[in-house]
Amino acid sequence: MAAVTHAVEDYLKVIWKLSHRGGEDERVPVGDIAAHLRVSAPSVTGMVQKLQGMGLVQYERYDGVRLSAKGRKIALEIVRHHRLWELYLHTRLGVPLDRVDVEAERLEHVLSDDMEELLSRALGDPTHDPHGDPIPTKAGAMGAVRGEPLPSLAIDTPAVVTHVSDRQAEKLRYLVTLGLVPGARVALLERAPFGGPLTVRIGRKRAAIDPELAALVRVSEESPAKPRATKRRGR
Amino acid sequence: MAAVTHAVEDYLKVIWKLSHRGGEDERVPVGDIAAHLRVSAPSVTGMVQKLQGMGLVQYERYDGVRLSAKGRKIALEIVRHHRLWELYLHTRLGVPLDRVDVEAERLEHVLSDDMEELLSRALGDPTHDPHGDPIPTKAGAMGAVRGEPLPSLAIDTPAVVTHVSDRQAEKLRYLVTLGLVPGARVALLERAPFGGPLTVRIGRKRAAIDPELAALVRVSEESPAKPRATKRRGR
DNA sequence: AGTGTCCTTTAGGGTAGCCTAAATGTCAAG
DNA sequence: CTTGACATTTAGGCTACCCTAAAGGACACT
Repeated sequence: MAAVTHAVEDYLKVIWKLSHRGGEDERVPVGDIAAHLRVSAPSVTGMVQKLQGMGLVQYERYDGVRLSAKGRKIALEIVRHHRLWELYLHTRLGVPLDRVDVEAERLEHVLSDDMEELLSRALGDPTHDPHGDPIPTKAGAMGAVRGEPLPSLAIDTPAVVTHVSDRQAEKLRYLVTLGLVPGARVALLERAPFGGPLTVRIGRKRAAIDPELAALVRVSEESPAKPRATKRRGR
Repeated sequence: MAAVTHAVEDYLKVIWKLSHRGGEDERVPVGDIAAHLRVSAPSVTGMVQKLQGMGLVQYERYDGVRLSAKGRKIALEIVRHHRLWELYLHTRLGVPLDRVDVEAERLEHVLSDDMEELLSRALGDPTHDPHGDPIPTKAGAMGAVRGEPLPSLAIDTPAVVTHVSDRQAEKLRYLVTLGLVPGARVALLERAPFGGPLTVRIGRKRAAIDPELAALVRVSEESPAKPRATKRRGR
């Protein structure tokens, strides 16, 4: 049986991610995988056929890819590694929130089972990474993303940021400069009409934010989420 | 110009290590590299020719390999990465001394300059790894291994372990079970004649050790070395 | 049904790094 | 100075992944 190489891990992770967007379809087009891995479409076709042979995906020509149970298990392991590293880098080394992703991208492939155990324990067996994304358990169970989108928060209701999407590095970087990071205390002060900007209190400051951008931030009215997983440091 | 791949880094590191043994010769035979990397000799010949083309080594057919300045710089960077990770794993995650090496072996290739900086700072810009091996500076300078071999210590002189060789995992494992790790307080109580075993006090215990094995341990009579770099945790 | 557009796949190559088998160089001992 | 033991190199191949160019399928619109 062929080995699970770094490349295989990357493919499985991307397929997993892409099969979780919006709809419930689950079938991931070859072209999307290619775009996300910055690889040509033929390369993806080839690899996907190989993954099929390894029993990690189901694949039908011209009809996209779906993870098998075995494939999903590996994908979740990688996601777990990735998010554990992210949390570690952020809370223990002070790597800025908008840079943990690229660093973890390389570290995720290099974490033995023993080390994973120790890493997780050292972090207090956390449930969420520093962006607020849930960390799958060793068994493959995964919680949901917490909170509701910031734009749908009721006016003048104190809330805490629970999640900031890391999909677009540029936008994340900007949100970080605004202080919109998990754990931050916020309130929606005003909603301009016609989809205009939101006025938001962040800590003791105010800012005007485009609703589309604000939608990348999720908040919860509950009492402050355990700050353990989102504590900041250094700089 | 060809890229510095993981394989290239591994070759440079091994060549560096092998050019530092015993004598002052410096020229490393192809066969030794092959043995240490567990790779066939022809593979080494091929790679070494490639490294030559990249200006990282000097190489003459049938006459061994020597690092160029450029090659040495890269090798020392990898060694620095390796030893920083070792220290981190041991002191912060509680990875046992006899297992840090294999873990660091994979992590050393995955450390950006930014992260290296942060990692080093988080550790207090240490000068030695948990085995007592010196950590090269960013500029490529490297201190010496401290202390003298345990067997040559004067009888009944209190001393502190400064270094334990990690060359042979099996023996290291045994030394660790004896408590012979950097920072441990020891004294040589007795030297049996005809190269017989040494009787050594380690902390509050005693042990009889073959002199050959004891030679893997270095000690210093000075006041306890800064324990910072060798503190233990967990377990 | 025909046709154009937009995927996706097939065909054919390339590089990196490893291997085994066979050829060749080195060196010491006779 | 020949020969045998041993190290090293050359020759030829393999796998994993990637690429571009060209062929082929899907689908919507006429």
